[in-house]
Amino acid sequence: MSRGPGWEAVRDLIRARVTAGALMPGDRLPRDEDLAVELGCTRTTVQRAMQALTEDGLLERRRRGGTRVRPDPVARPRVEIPVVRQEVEGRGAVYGYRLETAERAVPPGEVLAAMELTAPEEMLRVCALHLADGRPWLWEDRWVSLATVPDILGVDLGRVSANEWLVRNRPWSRGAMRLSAAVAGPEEAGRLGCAAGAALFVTERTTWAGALPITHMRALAPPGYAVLSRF
Amino acid sequence: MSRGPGWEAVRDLIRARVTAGALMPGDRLPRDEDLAVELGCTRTTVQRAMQALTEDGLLERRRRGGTRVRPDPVARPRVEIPVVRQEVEGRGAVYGYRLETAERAVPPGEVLAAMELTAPEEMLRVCALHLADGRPWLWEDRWVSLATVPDILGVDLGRVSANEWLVRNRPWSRGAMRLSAAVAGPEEAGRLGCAAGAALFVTERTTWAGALPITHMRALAPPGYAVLSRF
DNA sequence: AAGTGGTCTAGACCACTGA
DNA sequence: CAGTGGTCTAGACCACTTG
Repeated sequence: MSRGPGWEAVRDLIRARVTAGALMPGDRLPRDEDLAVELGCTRTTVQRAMQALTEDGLLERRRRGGTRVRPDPVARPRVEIPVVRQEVEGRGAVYGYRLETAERAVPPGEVLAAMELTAPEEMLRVCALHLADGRPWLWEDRWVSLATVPDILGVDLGRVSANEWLVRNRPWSRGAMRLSAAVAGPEEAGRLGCAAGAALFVTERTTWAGALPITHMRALAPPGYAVLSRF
Repeated sequence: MSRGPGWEAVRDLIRARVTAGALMPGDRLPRDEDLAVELGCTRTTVQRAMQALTEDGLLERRRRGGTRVRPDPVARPRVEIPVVRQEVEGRGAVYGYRLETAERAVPPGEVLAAMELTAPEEMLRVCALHLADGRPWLWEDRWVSLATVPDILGVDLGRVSANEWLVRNRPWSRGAMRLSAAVAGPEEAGRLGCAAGAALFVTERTTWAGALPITHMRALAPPGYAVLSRF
């Protein structure tokens, strides 16, 4: 058999037709089978391309109803959330880490809610500062579920950050994230080495292993911090 | 033929093995073919599951080298960036829109750079405010390439937001995004109806159609705004 | 050089859903 | 209820990379 275009080529070609205006939002595309014949590949290949474009938010597909360009193409960029150490080292800086506190406590209601818990339970609270070239990069206030991750108590969190240990030792299956902005109070300003009143970038993240909450974290970053994404 | 598990089932099963600790970061997985036999499906199905898990940042795959759990599983959540109108209406609020200015001008160097342009060229600059239930929701400062999208000049931007018109009439093929925080100056505070000194959430986004820049936007959101993602 | 993943083809059957 | 997408099987060949 001769070999037709690959599914990525088909994906790019369809996307190009939309981008160039040959297909407009709301328009219906040919059936997969017709496209396959036109392009000289099998329906499987067209299907794989369509699957990717649907996931990207460009197309809508319905059985019997066919494939359409979404009337409102959305953007669904993936943002990459690496381990903090790698984020810092990836920018060519030297990573540093300072543990501030690590103690047992019962988290406040909003943290329990974020972890989808209804009953209060004791957890490990870890506050720490991540540094890039010796300068404050990210301050984190983290709650770790002792019910899900009792082993964390045996870890020397002065040497390994909770972030790194958890990532390597308790993989999650799902998570939730919230990005926002906040004003630095005097306390945060001191921790992050910026002026009080500065605008901080706030990342909140919760991870679960199935239904079990692993950890909830609130991280503050000083001015200059940004999340980037290409799509 | 009997029908084995689907690729999503295989994906969830592998993820569960990692989550449960049966497979730890750094561990090597069986060959696709062995897994296929074990699970009672074909290698194609296993391959599709592995492709998804690799894209999610959980696995690393190398020809000849096999499949491993990433030593540093990262998170790659997709953030959904809808048209502003839908973002507002999706929260059950009434959408409003007010055009502030729309005029031709040459963008400053940082905007040209963000659009990957080397030579200055005249563009359309549109400043507008999006409202939710009559309250300021998002203020945007947008540059639209007249070389790529000359038709924008014939649009009544007092009635349709540039955001919405572009999305429906000039689909992009790639984009870049930057999320950060900034302090509200007196001018921004007035526009957004918040206090000067408040922390604003800043979204910058550029889109292209192939190599042609379509638009670059900088949007400011008042306190309370957040970007959410589940993964 | 051999082992592993990457992808395609060809065909089948299933699952929705809209005419 | 017929047409469209959704997915699987079975098999082949290619591409990379590491032992």
